[in-house]
Amino acid sequence: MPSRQIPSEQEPPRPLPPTAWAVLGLLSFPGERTGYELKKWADASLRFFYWSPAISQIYAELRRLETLGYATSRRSGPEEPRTKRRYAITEAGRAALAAWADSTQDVGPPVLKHPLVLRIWLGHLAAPERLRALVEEHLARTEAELRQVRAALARAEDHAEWAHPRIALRWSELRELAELELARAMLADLDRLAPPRGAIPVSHDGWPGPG
Amino acid sequence: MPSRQIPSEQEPPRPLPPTAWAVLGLLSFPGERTGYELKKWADASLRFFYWSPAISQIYAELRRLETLGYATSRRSGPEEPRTKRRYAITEAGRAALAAWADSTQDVGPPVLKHPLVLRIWLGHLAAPERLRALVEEHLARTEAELRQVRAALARAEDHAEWAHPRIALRWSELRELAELELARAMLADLDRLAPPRGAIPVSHDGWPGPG
DNA sequence: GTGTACATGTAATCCGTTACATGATTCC
DNA sequence: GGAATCATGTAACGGATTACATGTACAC
Repeated sequence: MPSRQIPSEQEPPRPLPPTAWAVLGLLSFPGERTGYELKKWADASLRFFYWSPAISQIYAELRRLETLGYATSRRSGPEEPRTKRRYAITEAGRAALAAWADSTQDVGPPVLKHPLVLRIWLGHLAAPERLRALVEEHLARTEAELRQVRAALARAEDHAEWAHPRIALRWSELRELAELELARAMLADLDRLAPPRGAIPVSHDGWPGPG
Repeated sequence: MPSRQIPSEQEPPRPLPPTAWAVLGLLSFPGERTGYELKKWADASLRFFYWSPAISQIYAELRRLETLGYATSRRSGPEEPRTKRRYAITEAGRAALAAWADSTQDVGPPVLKHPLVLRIWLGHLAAPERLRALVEEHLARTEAELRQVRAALARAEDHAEWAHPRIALRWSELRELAELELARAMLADLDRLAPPRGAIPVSHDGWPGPG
């Protein structure tokens, strides 16, 4: 039976995964960068609203982008103490990225994988105190993330080129704040279900509503 | 050179991926279910705080869980119009799931992949009107999701066994509401950057703050 | 009788991670 | 001199998706 791979025919170019565009996006801002720098940058900002690829994948994407002609690289010579490979976006790359950015490709619903809520969802299998502790941990981690977002926001220069990244970071800041509120509301729900030791259960009218 | 796979030695059992636990979790609630039903249920509730695996993967996970002795299946016979395979959790499965639920395994930070914010982040490459339209679409989609969460919440019976799933859904409801607020705030930020046609730009003192 | 939902699977393939390997530079 | 960071990769592998295949039941 003929498989889907027909070697004699030209394969239509498969669309690039969002990760490739994200990496190319990192390159679209002023300056040349190494894969290593890109990873640090992704860790410090991209990950708050998208996600930070593994370093090995960043290198792989950079190689792919170069193969496609969307990026060029040059090995730094003796002018720098360390030999490294710096990448820059090409005109073709900028055009392709702009076309993607202006398309509706890959603009799906946000994907959320929230391990904590998964645990709560299975809360009937765990000790109430354990659940509470997990939420507390999550609160602490979220507060730490909020500080990191604010640090990134403080670093973001107040120039026109960085206006959109700042909006994304601003969104992330509000998102972390919302995450804190959500966790606190969940904690209250858990307390209502199984009041913590020493607490006096109060009467209530079902769910607490925002009114 | 010897690879990491040494056939002569017993491999320590690799830990199951979160997806396996999620599927086992679906089985941990009262009732026997088919893979098909599990998929529908995941689409209707799990996906709002975790994610809904592809149907083919659900079947694969069910087979794995059965291999591990965490689930049993039986083919329905002539008593049902359609032959299907119904799965149920075993005692071993319940014990393993409870151990996982009570552990701190896989309780990492929430993973968020927000394609819309990625687009905004690259907003310098797109037309302002396009960005606005994307946010509007997102608002509409989020409102639809909110309705779905509320429908799931309405379906969730008011019994003790379902208390924790209800908390997770309640969290999801608040999350969708927060998502709406976040999108509206982002829209305002975009307007400030490039006022829509016909709008009169007003003076402002930087970012709008929650106070 | 035709389309939709029900129901279960296989195959191919890619995405992405972790582990491993290697070496230079900088800081203490 | 030793640790941490900088810097770039390769290899193996699992996770997950999409496309494909197949057939039943039911509603209109």
